[in-house]
Amino acid sequence: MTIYDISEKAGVSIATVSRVLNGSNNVSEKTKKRVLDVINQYEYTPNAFARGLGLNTMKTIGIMCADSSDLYLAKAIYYIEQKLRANGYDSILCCTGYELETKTASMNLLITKKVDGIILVGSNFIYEKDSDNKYIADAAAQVPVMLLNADLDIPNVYSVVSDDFTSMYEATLQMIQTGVKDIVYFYNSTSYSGKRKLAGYRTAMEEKKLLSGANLLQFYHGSHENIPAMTQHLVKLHEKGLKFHGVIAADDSLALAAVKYAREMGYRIPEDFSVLGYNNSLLSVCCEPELTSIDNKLETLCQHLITTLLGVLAGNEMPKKTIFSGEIIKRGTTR
Amino acid sequence: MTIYDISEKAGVSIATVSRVLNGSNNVSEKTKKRVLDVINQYEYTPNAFARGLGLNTMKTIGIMCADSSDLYLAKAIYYIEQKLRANGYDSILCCTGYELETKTASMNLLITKKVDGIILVGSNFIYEKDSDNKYIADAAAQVPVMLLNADLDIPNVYSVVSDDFTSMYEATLQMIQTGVKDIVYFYNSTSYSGKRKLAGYRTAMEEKKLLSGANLLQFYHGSHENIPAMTQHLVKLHEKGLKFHGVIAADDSLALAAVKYAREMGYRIPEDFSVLGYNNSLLSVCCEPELTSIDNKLETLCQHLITTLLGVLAGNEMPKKTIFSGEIIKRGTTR
DNA sequence: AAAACAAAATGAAAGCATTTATGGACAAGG
DNA sequence: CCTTGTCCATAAATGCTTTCATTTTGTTTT
Repeated sequence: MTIYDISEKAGVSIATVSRVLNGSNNVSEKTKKRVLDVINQYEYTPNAFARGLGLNTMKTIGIMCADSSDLYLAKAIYYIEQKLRANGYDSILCCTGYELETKTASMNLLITKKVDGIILVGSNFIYEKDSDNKYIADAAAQVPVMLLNADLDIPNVYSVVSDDFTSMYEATLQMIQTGVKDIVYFYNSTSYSGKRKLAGYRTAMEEKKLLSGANLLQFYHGSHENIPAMTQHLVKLHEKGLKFHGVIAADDSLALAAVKYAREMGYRIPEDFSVLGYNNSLLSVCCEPELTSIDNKLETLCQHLITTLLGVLAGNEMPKKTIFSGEIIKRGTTR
Repeated sequence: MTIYDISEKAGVSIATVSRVLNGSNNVSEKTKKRVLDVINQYEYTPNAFARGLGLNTMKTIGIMCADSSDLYLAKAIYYIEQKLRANGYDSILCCTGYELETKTASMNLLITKKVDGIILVGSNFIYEKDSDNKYIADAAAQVPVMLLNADLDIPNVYSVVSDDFTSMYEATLQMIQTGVKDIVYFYNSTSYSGKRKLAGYRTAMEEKKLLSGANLLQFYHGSHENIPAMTQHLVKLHEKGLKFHGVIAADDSLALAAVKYAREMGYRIPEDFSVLGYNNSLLSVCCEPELTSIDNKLETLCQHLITTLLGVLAGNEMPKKTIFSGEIIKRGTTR
C-alpha cells in the first residue's frame, strides 16, 4: 500500500495525498476528508524511508549512555525518552560501554542513522585530553549535541548540569557542623561531575582546616554491581589503620557500601558515624537507616535539556550551558 | 556527498560503488581499492534513508519495555542491546509505560520505523483478555515478535521464559523444610510470570497443607520506587492482626520491604523470620542480611532470545518457546 | 595465433515511496 | 474581460540497490 494506491482510490494525485498527510492547508476540506477516509480504510502508513529521503530527517534523536543498567542513567533515559515522545520525536538508544572506541562507534552509527540530534547522558563521555573529545566535536559538526551533567565548550554542543560543587560544599559543611571531624571522600571517577563534587568537598574541608593527606578514597569500579567489593575495600583500609567517622560519597552505591562497612565495624549510625550519598536514588531508602543524599533534580535537568534541544532544532538561539542547583535530602545517616 | 560524487571521482559507475559498499564480489580488486580510497578520502557514508528505500530494511530491532528504570528490565535491555550490536543490528528503544494504549502506540511507531523485529521485554505486555493482545498479533503479522519472560501462542511470536513455577515451588518447599509454617506470598502483579510464580508457591504450600485463606498479600504499586510504602503496608497488616514469619516475594523490592518490616517488628532474620526474593538483583546485596533470591539467568535468556530472533530473520525454523530453569542463590535471609 | 566461448567486471537504467516546486484550471471579484 | 486566489496535478528530485545488457578478460579449441 503506497501513496499511489491511496491517490488512485481517492481520485486525487499523490501530491494531494502527501499534502493531506503533512497537514498542508492548501487542500479543501472535502478532498481532505475523502483522502483521510481512504487512508483510514486501508490503514495506510507512509513509508518512513521514502519520507526520510525526501525530508532528510526522521524526527529521531540519538541517546547515548555508557550503561543503561546504571540506576541514575536509566532514570535519566526514562525522562528523556518520555519528553521526546511527548514532542513528537522518537529516540534511538545506544549503550556504549565505557571505552572511547565503542563510544565513537556508537556516535558514528547515530550519525549514519540520520538522527536530528544526539544526547549524551552522563559525564563519562568527556575526557581529560581534548583530542579524545574529538568524536564529540565531529558529531556536533553535523547535528546538535546535548550533554547531561557534563560540560564542553565546543560549537553546537549544549550542556545542562547540576551544581555539584555547591551541593557537595554545603553538605560537607553541614556534616562538619554536626561535629564530625574525620570525614573521608569516597568516589569512583574523576569525570566532569566527579571532579566538581570532589572540589566541593575539598573546599569545605580546607575552609575548616580539616584536610589531611589520607581522606580521599577511590574505588574505581564503584557501581551498584559491586557494593560488597567496595565494602570489603573499606574494611581492608580499616585493618590497615585508616579510621574515619564520616563519609561523603560521590554516589549512593558508594554511600551504601560505607553504611555496610560501618555496620561491620560496629559503629552506630548516625551517632558514631555519618554518611552522605549522592543522587537520591532508590538505594537511599533501601538501607537502615536510610541514606541522607543529594537530589540533583534529574527530571528538571532532563526537561530543560529537551527544551533546549527542541529550541536548537527549531533554529532558535539557546543557552550553551544551564546550571541547576541540587537539594540535600536529610534522612537517617547524618545527624 | 553522494554515491554519484564518489563514482565520478573514482571514475566508475554508481553501480560499482554500490557493489563495493555492499561487499559484492563481482568487482575487481583494483577498482575496489580505487573506490575505497575515494570513499575514505571523502569520509563518505551512504544515506541510510536511500539505502532503506532500496533494501526495505535498516537492520534495526525495536525494543519495548514498560519502564527502563526498572532494575530488572534495564539489565535485560543492556544485554539485548549489546548482543544485537554484536550481530550487526541496531536497536530502537521504546519505554512504553504500563497502559495498553501507549503500548499500542509504541508498537505502531516501531512498525512505521520499519524495524526488522520487535522484542517485548517483560511479562507485562500480555493481557488476560485475548482481545487486548491484538496489538501484538497485528505487529506479528508484519515482523517477528520476541517475548522475554512472557508467553503467547500466536504465529510469528516467539517466547523465551524462565521456569518461574519450578523455582518458586522449590524455594517454597525449602523454606517450609527449615521449619517456617506461616509463609505469605507478597506480590504486585498477575502478569504471565507473576502467575507462574504464584502457582509455584501455592502448589508447594498445598502439598504441605499449609495454605490458609490469608496468605496472599498483594501490593499493586510494588516497585523499587516505593519500598517505604510497601513496608508500611505490611506494618499496617500486622497491626490489624496478620502475623507471619516467612515471606516469599515475587520481586527483590518486595522482599526488601519485607526485610524492613521484619526489622521494625523486632524479628531477627533469619532466626525468627525468613524472606525469599526474586531476580537476584542488586537489591539482594543491599540489605542486612543479604537476600536469598532466585536468579533466573537473565543473560542466558537474552542470549537465546537474540539467537532465536536472528534465526527467524534468516528464515530458519526456530522453536516457538524456550524455557530455562532458575537457581536459588542462598544468602542471609533464609535458614 | 586466431577463433570461439565462458566468465568476470562494469554500466545504464529502472525501481523504491515520498516531498515539493512549478504551473494550470477554475471560480470569484472588480 | 482581466485579475486574484484557491485547489490540485505534473514532474523533478532524493540517494541508493539491483536487474539486465554490454564490455572486458580469460580460457579453450583448432
